[in-house]
Amino acid sequence: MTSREESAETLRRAGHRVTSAKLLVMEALRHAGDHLSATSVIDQVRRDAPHVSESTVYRTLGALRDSRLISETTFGHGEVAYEWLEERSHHHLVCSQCGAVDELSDEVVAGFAKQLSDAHGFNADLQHLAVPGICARCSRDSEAAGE
Amino acid sequence: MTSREESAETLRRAGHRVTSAKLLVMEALRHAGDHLSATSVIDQVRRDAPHVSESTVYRTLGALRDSRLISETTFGHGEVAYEWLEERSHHHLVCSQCGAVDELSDEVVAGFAKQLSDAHGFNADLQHLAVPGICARCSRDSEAAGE
DNA sequence: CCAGCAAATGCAACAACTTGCAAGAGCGAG
DNA sequence: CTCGCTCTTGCAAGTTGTTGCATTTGCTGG
Repeated sequence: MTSREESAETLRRAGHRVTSAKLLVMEALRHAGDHLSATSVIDQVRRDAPHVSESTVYRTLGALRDSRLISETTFGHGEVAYEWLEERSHHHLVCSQCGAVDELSDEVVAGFAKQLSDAHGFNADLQHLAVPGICARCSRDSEAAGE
Repeated sequence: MTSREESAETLRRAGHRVTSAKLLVMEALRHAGDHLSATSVIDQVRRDAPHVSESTVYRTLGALRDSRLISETTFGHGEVAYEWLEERSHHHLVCSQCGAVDELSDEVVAGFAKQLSDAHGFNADLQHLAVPGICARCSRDSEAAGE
């Protein structure tokens, strides 16, 4: 089964119609294998299909996000980043100083979610969390600089 | 000392110049005592001073956020919400279903931050976290509905 | 009180989305 | 294979927020 056919199958299972626009967006994200901004996705899609409108890509990204096929994350104060969701959920530590993005295992986050559930009955949806802060290296550097 | 004078003093301490635009933004947020969207702040400010431009308000909100005088939070997928920061840091549980916003004590979050620090050396900045998920009531309701 | 520099502002253009509406296209029923 | 319902899409206009640049203005040192 080709990647395209897999995508089509996934779409159908999620209750979407199989359209070229959706397939192109999915392929772009799958092949990037990394975070892509909405703008990058638009560029990527248009390389293959210049006629696809921006609003379609935006709407598609929203729809895929709602279906949990891709994740939508806000790193700091810039644009929104989209990523193809593989099996495991994962999270990010984003350094506000140097911009470095580190991965964070699900375990710590799951423990946090459990506490929220126990204490507040709140069923947290921490599928893809971005935690802002200062990374180890920057902390060390600013200490060394006598801060 | 009037509220305005207090604000001016706070601004000076944070290294800002005291301008009417900044004071108006601060007063709007202080008196609201709640989350305000950027647009609401603009409206509020313009009620008193119609000449102040939008970009000034946006820039002021950004500057106050950087100085930790106000918090900037993204609830779900809408606009950004600003809030005057009183002493204690606090967090929110946002229900994706009914939109309810519940407060979350700092303790649980502080524990989470400590884990990040221990495990990754990452100095998380969880001054004002918004956790998406499903609140207790909606969980109950959807169970009752046979979901 | 005044001069001068840097911060702050207004304006206008730009970037990043969002939305209403009419036309087009999947896909299930027949 | 065809019809038709409904989901999708394109387009264009509207929000929301950002940025470059020229001008104004708070503040500090004479």
